[in-house]
Order: sequence, then C-alpha cells, then structure tokens
Amino acid sequence: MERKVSLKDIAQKVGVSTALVSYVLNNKRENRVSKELAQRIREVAAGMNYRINQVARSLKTNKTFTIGLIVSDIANPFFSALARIIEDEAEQHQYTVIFSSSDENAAKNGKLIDTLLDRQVDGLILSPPAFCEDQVIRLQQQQVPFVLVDRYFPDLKTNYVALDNYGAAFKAVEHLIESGCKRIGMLTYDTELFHLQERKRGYVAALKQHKLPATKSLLKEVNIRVEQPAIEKAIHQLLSGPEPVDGLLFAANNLALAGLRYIRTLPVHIPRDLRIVNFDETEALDFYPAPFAYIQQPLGELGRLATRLLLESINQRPATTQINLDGQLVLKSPMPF
Amino acid sequence: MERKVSLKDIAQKVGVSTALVSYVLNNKRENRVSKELAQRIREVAAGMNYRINQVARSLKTNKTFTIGLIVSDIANPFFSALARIIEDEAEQHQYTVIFSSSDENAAKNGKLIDTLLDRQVDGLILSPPAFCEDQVIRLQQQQVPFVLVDRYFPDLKTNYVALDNYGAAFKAVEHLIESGCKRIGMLTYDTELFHLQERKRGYVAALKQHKLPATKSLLKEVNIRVEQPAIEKAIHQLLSGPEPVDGLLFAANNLALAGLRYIRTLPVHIPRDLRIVNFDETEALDFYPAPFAYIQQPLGELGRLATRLLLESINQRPATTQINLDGQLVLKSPMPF
DNA sequence: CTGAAAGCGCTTACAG
DNA sequence: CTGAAAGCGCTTACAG
Repeated sequence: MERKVSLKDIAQKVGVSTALVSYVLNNKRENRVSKELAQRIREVAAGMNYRINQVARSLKTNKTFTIGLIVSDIANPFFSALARIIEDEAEQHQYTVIFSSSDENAAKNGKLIDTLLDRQVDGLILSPPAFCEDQVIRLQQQQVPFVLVDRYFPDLKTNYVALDNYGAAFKAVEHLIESGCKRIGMLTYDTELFHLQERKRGYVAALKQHKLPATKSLLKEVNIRVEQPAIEKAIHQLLSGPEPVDGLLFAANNLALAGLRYIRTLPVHIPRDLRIVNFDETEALDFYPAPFAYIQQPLGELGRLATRLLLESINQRPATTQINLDGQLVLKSPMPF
Repeated sequence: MERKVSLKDIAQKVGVSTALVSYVLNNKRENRVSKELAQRIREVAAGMNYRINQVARSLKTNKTFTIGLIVSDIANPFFSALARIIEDEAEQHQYTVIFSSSDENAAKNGKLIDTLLDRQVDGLILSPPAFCEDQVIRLQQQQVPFVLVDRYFPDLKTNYVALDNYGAAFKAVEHLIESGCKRIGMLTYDTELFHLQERKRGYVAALKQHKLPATKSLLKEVNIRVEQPAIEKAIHQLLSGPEPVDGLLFAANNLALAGLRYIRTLPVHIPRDLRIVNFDETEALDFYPAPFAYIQQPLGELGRLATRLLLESINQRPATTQINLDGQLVLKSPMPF
C-alpha cells in the first residue's frame, strides 16, 4: 500500500503542530483554536484524504474499539444469526467484531482467547465449550470485560445472557403432556455443556411433577460429534419394544434434524403415534411433512443484550449481570397443499 | 484490565535491553545471544505470563495480520459458510478476520471499507453490492490488497474468485431441455449485480442455442428487497395463460425458497407439469416434497482460493488472478417415506 | 558481534 | 491559553 497521510503531513502543510491537528480533528478543546484555523485544518485533512491510523491511536489510548466473538461455529445458522445481531449493535457504537469458531474444543477456545487478547480487543463475547471454566476464571482475574452468551457456567459469577433452558424444556414437556403423551422420551448429547444439562433437568422435572415415568431408558444421550447411525439407533430404541414413546423432545437443532430425517422413513405417524418438540427454529424443517413444536429462542434480545452488557462492562465495569430469557413454544403445521 | 507485562518488564527483571528480549522472543538473530541467556529470557517471559501487544507490533511493522471480510449478510448461510472457510484458512497463516455486512448497500459498503482500512487490515475480501466500482477502483489506486468473491465487475481488472455463472445457468437450462421442457422460464432479481446478469445471459443463450423461445414474458425480474407477493405474482404469470412454462430456473436461493413455498400450494405437479432448477444448496429445501435440481457452488474452493489469493497479494503483490469455478448440477429427490 | 537509540502515528498531561 | 514534548510497546537499522 502506498504511504498514508499522517497528522504530521497535515501539520506541516498548515504550519501547526501535530497536536493541534489532533485536537481539531477529534473535536476536542475546540476553544484553543480559532474557527478559521480549525476550518483550514479540516479542509487540508479532507483534501489530502486523511484517514486516522486506528492502530496508532489504540496504542496510545489503550482502546481498540474491537470486540472478540468466539462461537462454536460461525457457519451454524444459530450463531451466524447471533453474530449479525452483535455486529449491528456493535456498529452503532463504532465497534468492529473479530470472530472465531472454537469447534466445541476447549483447547482451541483457549488459544483463540489469547489471540484476541494479544490483539487488544476491548472485550469478549463467548459461547464457550464445556470445560472452559479455568479460561473464564483467568479472564476474571485479568479483569478482561466479557459476556457469556447461550452457554454459561452455573458455579461462576460472570455476566451472561442465555435462555432459561430448564424452564423451556419444562414447558416443552408440559406441552407434550397436555397433548396426551404418556411416555415421553428425550434425545440429547452426552455432554457437560450446562445448557444441555438444564434442558435435561427441565425434562425430568416436568415428568416427575406430572407423575409420568422418567426412566433411564427414556433418555438417550449421543456423542456430540454427531453421527447419524448413533442417532438412528437411539431413536429406534425409543420407538421399539413393548412400550414405545409417544412423545419426544430433541435437545438440540442438529439432533432434531437427524432424528426427524430418520423418523420420516419409519412407519410412524406424527402426531398420531408420536409427538415432537425441538429446540430452536431451523429452516431445514420448513417443509417437514408433519406437525411439530419447537422452542424459539429470543435471538435478537440475546445478541443485543450481550453486546450492550459487554459495552457497559468495558466502559463502567458494573456489577455482574446474569440474564435468563424465556423461550417461546411455537407450534408448526406442515405447509398446506 | 490490569496493566499488562511488557518487554520492558522482562528486560528489567533479566537485566538486558528490551531489544534483546524482542530478538529472543521472536527467534530472530539467535546467534547474538548465548543459549543460556535466551533460555533465561524465555523463562522469565513465561513466568510473568508475557503476551505480546500486537497493536504495538503492528504500529511498528505496519502489519496487523488481520483481514477484513465484507459480505452482504453474515446471517445468510451461503456467506456464513464462506466466512467459516475463510476463517480456517486465515487462521492457518496466523490471520484473524473482522467481518461486516453491507446489506447490498453501496454506501454502507464504502463506509465499512473505510472503517476496516482505518484499522489497518492487511487486505480485504469483498462480496460487493452493485454500484461499487468506484470503491473498488479506489482500492486499486491505494494499492490495497483485495480479492472479490462471489461477485465481481467485468470491466475492472481485479482479483476475483467466483462461479462461472454463465456456464452454470447454461448447464441448468440444458438439464431442463434434456428432461423434455419446451417452455422454460426464469425468475431473477431486477439488479445490476453482475453474477445475476451472467445467469440471465446463460439462460438466454441456452434457450437460443436449442431454438427454444426466449421471450420477455418468460423472464421475470423482481425487486431484490424480496417480497413474497411479488414473487407469487411473477410465478403465477409464468404458470397461467395459454402457454404455461414447464421448466423454471430460480436465479437465487431466496427466490427458490419463496417460489417453491408458493408452488407447493398450487395444483401443479412437479415434475410432471413443471421442472425446477435452483441456484445454491439450501437446507430449507431438505424436506421439499418434490424433486428438483440445483447448481452447487464449490464453496470450499471459493473461500480457500480467495483467502490464499489475498495472502499472496499481501505478501508478493503478484499479477491479477481471476478465477471462475464450475458449478455442479445436483439432482435432488424427495426424502423416502 | 551487540547495545542503545530511533521511530511507527497517534494523544494528552504539562510546562511555559 | 497554547505549544512542544513525552510516551504508548514494540522492532530493527545502525553506530560502536
């Protein structure tokens, strides 16, 4: 790139100090310079196409107006939608966003945090994988402003914005019960991820409160490195035997997708034989030929609140804020024909 | 945040100059210092949890190891998938990615470019909206390394990686012709976006080559601020009248989605009455209850080549490279039952 | 060979 | 009130 115009170049041309140019262009201490001189400086700056070097400013001010965003995978529609909301909210405050994908890998997540901090981001928005407590604790010790989003660690007193996953799962199961289901199964990932633990807890609690069976055989957990065969096997087990389930809660998007794809091939009628509730909206089921319900997350609020909370932490370092938003149960009928 | 450890702190503790610490930690000119001293410096640095301040380094080296990515909307699955590929490729070379969404708005795109350049990104990957030629020309004049992806401007000699949209549309139409279609319509956006112009050109060329009608009434163009009613009206026109179309090419993802949703409600049988080809894969049609074909873009190649090309431009400033990749025609049958 | 100094492009506390 | 100087945390050309 060709050499850029600096404050010094403007100062020389106008015949003043770089300091004065800086004051004028930043609209600071306007009173120290005559309107005419200020005007002249601005004109020369514009004429030379001056653009500030944010890197130099950042070094001096110790502020980059950049936030780091780490999600598990930016290609996942849930996270890319979230990223977009964060981008827009950040932009309104002159912040830009660096993003990274952790792939649910704690070690990678740690490296990404370091990389972002090396780049002096002003704060972080994280949707952390399991087993990252130590990283989060270190951030706290270093007093790095950050907000967890979607996931959080119940034992750590950190800012977070997430769904009330317990309540949402509870609500989902109650919907199945009200629809007449008597044996309700759940398919989830075998993981420590707190939000999925909460969904499990909500599922079990709802069953118990309504005096329905909550046995081990109704709850299937598959490895998070999704494999279609494992999911199919789990569903097969739930649907076969003398007492097949008549209601099924999928704890996550990808599980629902894989599961419903499989169920579509079985001689099982939805909703007569089986009723379904998923977590999260997904375009992929837009044309699913049977009715189901899903828990819709307030994505806009999630992203906006997380961003605002982060900016507040950066600027004022307020008390810890923990927000659990309500999910909404949405009923979806197949497209008309 | 607490004050960070700097090279100076390490230098003082070890009793050497900051210069030497810098040399050692960067593994440069190793010969100028004894193995023992180097070892000691490294130990002290590690002991103090030293992390480099990239902002300071960037100011000095004039390199940020950051690339700016501007797409029309990061929440669009096509672009978030692309972003993920770019992220991974960039990461392998120690680059991070700042992303922004232009919303197909040329003015916004211009502002985003300025913001990214102010932040001294080493280069840009852009999927530009229409009417951005002037911005692109300015980048060339300023000798900013950049690569256009997905879209480009035929009259500008810039790096780009894109689909051969003309060829892909041609292929799509030939597929319909081979399947027996005699009256083939197209639904596209009313836009100057070059890639869509190319698709239109391919559509028309294929029809002419096969001596099929290519009349104005077969080609429908709707405003890019997608509105379902306008799309429905256009499709209705194509399918009604004395000579309804028996083949239909959707020029973009969103059009196909809206269009197929509508067609699903009509007494039109696919493929008996109407055959369909779309552009781009989309999960949303996973369960569409009728067969169709689509043009699959080599997304991985697109992203990887764009990133590599950009890194080459940054490091060596080679000749302009223009790449048009082939799309693949994929046939999709409805899920089994 | 090696150390100390200059300088990247800004901001702002401080001396006059 | 205003100008010139110091300094953010690095890298590296250069003097010795």
